[in-house]
Amino acid sequence: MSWSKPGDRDGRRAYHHGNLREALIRAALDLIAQKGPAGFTFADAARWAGVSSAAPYRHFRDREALLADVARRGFELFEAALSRAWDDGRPDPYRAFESVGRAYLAFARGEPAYYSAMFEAGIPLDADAGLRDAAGRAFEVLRHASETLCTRVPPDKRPPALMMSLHIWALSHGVASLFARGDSGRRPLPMAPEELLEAGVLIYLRGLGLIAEPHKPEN
Amino acid sequence: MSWSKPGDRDGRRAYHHGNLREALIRAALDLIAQKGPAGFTFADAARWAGVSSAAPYRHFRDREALLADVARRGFELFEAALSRAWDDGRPDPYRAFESVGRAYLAFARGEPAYYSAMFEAGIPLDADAGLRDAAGRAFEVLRHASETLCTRVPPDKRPPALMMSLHIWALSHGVASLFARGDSGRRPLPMAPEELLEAGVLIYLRGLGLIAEPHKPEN
DNA sequence: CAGCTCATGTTAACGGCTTTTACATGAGCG
DNA sequence: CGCTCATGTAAAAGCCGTTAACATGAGCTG
Repeated sequence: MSWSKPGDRDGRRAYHHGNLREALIRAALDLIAQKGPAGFTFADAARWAGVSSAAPYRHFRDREALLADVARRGFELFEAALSRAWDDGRPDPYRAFESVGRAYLAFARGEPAYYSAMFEAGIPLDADAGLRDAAGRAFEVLRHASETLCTRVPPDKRPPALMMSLHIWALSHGVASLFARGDSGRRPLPMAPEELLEAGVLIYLRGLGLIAEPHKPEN
Repeated sequence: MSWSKPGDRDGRRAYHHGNLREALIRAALDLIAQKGPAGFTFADAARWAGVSSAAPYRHFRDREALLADVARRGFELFEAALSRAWDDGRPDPYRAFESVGRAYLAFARGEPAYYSAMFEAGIPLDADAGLRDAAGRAFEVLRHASETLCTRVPPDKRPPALMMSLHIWALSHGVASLFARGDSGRRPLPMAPEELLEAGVLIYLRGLGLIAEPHKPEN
């Protein structure tokens, strides 16, 4: 990593940090990962970056603006992860769709700080246009995948793709929020969250008529 | 309402409030409803109740303990609402099950303050035994309903009831969290959250083989 | 290079919140 | 009546967010 360059010259930090914006975001991620989005503190982030507690205001309107920026970046990474998992529907739309579901959970678990900022920090989506757009693009991946899957069904029995994507989103989000987050408060489960979600999606797709038999994508 | 009795005698509040614990919980509900669980303040609650900012500590260990108590009461009301909706499986298990789903959303919308304290305040469930138990009892309603529904299927094709209840819970929670909460940040939907959830549950049940035809519970 | 300008830091201060400590009140009881 | 203890108050320490006034120095312009 090379996201900071404070005083590389002679060991003494310069008066100007040089990369404070990035450093603050890194700090926010670390702190959110440790103590949750509510426990994150502007002053702490400043300390972590080695600047005074007023310095962050040169880069963010206020504490919430920093959180919103973290959330925006989170949605961008989220979209990338979902896109990678979908992989244009390869090897086949069913498997690719399952892969998207797993990517959703993997993100919630692998990037808890981003996930918290995105869904648990209470940032209103319309606080920032960039944030809303990023969130929209991430959802669009899910929607596109649903649409592709839907076209595999004769048009007269074809379910509405938007509704389908909302269902999958809600199920994924519910599983992630309830069962795949922080170690505290988690309920003992008969199966891993990934399996739970995968089974749920399979059952749902079967209910839509997209899959004929249990355990066998018909592709 | 008659949940407070401060200075009923001569109009001047007595030195001892007489009902501070309840008053603080009422205040918390009002404030959470207004500004979210993060915006809720111990000091505000004290002001609202007309006592000094240190008085609440005679009734709650700290701010989080008050939130936890609100959450516990929320889960108790939640359980009652779900039980009422289930109504012992009347008029038939399918309709009763749908009713439970609607009750889930109705609670999220009708009691946003409780719902926030329960699911969005970041209170660890194991912070309090009473809280964990109350949450468990609420979930038990869902689990029992699932079990009843499952027994309508021949044992050899019967799905695991626990898994089913977890799926329904996750779907309900996902829909509620993403689409049926505060006016800000809500995404434009092609249908009401209630319809979205009901459709999702129907599709899911059909996928399980619990419902034969679209739009017709076979009862 | 001299000097100006402006982005980016710092210090100091205000008000609010949480929590603790020492003290005050008065309700209930023998 | 007088004791005791639950329940209140006042005051203070420490933290946070935010703002205002001031300081620094990087980079352009002449």
